[in-house]
Amino acid sequence: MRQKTKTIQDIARIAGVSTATVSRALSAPAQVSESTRERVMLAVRQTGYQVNHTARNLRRQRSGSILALVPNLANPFFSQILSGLAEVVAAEGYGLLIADTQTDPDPAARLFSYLDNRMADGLVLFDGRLADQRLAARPRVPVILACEWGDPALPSVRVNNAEGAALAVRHLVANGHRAIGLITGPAGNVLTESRLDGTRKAMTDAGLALRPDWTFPGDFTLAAGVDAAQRWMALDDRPTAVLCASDEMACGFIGALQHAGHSVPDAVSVIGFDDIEVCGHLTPALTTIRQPRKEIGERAAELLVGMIAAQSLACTSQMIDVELIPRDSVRRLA
Amino acid sequence: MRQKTKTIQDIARIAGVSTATVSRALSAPAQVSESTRERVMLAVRQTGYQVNHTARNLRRQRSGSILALVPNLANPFFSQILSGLAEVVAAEGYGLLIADTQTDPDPAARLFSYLDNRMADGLVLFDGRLADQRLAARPRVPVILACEWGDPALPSVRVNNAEGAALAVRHLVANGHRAIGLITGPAGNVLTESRLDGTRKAMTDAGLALRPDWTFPGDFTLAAGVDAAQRWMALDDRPTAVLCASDEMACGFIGALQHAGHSVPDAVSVIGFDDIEVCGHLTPALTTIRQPRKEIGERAAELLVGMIAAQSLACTSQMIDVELIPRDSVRRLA
DNA sequence: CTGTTAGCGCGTTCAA
DNA sequence: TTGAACGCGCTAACAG
Repeated sequence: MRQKTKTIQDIARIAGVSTATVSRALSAPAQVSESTRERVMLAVRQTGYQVNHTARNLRRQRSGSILALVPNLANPFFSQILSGLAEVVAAEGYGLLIADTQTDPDPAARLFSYLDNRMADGLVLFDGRLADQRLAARPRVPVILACEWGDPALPSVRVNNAEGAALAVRHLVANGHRAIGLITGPAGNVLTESRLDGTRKAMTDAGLALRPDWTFPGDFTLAAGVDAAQRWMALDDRPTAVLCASDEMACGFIGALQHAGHSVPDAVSVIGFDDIEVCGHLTPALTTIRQPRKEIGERAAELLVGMIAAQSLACTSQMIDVELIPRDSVRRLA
Repeated sequence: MRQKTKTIQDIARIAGVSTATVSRALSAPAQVSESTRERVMLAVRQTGYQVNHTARNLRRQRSGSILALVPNLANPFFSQILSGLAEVVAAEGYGLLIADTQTDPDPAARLFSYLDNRMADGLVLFDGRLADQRLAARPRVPVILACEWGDPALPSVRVNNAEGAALAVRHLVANGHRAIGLITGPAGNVLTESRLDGTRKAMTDAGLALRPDWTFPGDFTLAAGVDAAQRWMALDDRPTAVLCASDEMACGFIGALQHAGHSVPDAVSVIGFDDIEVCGHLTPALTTIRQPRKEIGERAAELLVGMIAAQSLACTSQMIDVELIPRDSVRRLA
């Protein structure tokens, strides 16, 4: 199976130069004269030589790859983020290692083992649970936190959730809605909190208040939306619009209402959050707040490679703006 | 930033043994006496020593990671597959490297560079375009092909698409449908072909034939489903059921019909393919053919680590069975 | 501009 | 059972 691969020494011999020169011709061409560089390159082409990254990395005391720790790889929410990450990381010459912190029996131990092993030159952390003081305290490689919770001292890429919720509220108000309900995320979740904050603030600005009986507890899942629909239908006095803290909940909410014979947006207007792919193809197409997921990955990658290049553990965090995508699930009230 | 990490020599000194003994204590404990092993382990614990994988891999002539080449990481279809892959691969002690062959300017070159560099001990290839004779001809690490096309000589994990399509047809027939239409995948695509084959065979078995005017060309996208809906509505003589070669197309198809005032499944029954996550939460919930995506990843990983362990480039290919998930988008005809 | 030399940290002979 | 010594393939320092 194994076929002996060419080494830098083979090239040196063929080109009639020293290994150091071959090395330089490949990694610092400017330091080598035109003619010898030609000879080296010729030998490289003839033999199909490729540098051995393991050896190079050992010598350079680096690993050549970046590690992304994802809480649940099966969640399609991450696919675009990882796509953005992969693109930038590859362009910068790094490999992208991915590990799932959820299927791992002891993710923290694994994380530290990765770091202590120097198996990665940098880390993108999508799981805030791991971003605690132990991580901050540990001598380590650059880390960028790409989620909404976790140690605020760590450099991070975050999405402006509060502003997103506020955008949604203002959109509803602009369409004549004043009776606005809410399906929240799970209690204690940072996303839930910031989206709730934004909602509250924007409603106050519009002279409105969140009514407890119009605030339906959720957990971002489709089932929670179905649940909220039951509660909505049980109300005597119903809100004319419901703001959902995730598109999944909006789907579940709308689906359950439709099954029960209520029309959206005639009976109630709905806004989601995230802009997952199907939004535009539901009936009605779902008005929502888009999180630029690919951009999250790109930014995280850019910041991280910047930190690695600068040999710094710090960089300024970035806030990524969201956007309202108006579709058909919000009705203009007379 | 960098803090000098402990090496095997530090441990050797602390434990009062040679580096060779430390090495053995860690990778072949049986070869070392109880008492010295204890001493070594104590030193390891005290210092928090972790082996340097780069050095180990250089010495062992391996990379310690497995590479997955995905045609489009942004496609959520892969998230569950990668999740299954990551889980198995991590459990076997490998790192998982992921690269996107679509955002790469020259994926084939990158692939070969990866292989020639021995940057991975094995390769899972989700992109059949790269699985041509050049790959087969090259001296290389074990490769497992996890898609429906590409060189059939390569070991592969494939999904029984033909059977899936046949299941769908038989389900429709069992529900009294005899006027069955089809939205196909892109021409020339292997998925398209095998699903078409399965459809044709099952229809023949039922004494039916595919009508050209009921065969709508598609490309797996939501837009193609919308398109097919226009064509369906333009027909005088319409099929009572339409089999879609992807769930996305089914979504687009149903959405467009609903927008135009047609009811599903009253006006037409619909079956999708893939069982993407939202299927169960659409209105109506979409009957579809499930591809066990997580299992695809797991199987591919298992076969690959088996090949690596056996130092073999070959293994028997596997076919993974699909399943019909009955929901509400198929109506029983009287 | 180029060659020589000395490791990076580890695993593995070969002896003892 | 243990240790000494070598080298995996490469790059960085230092001469020349």
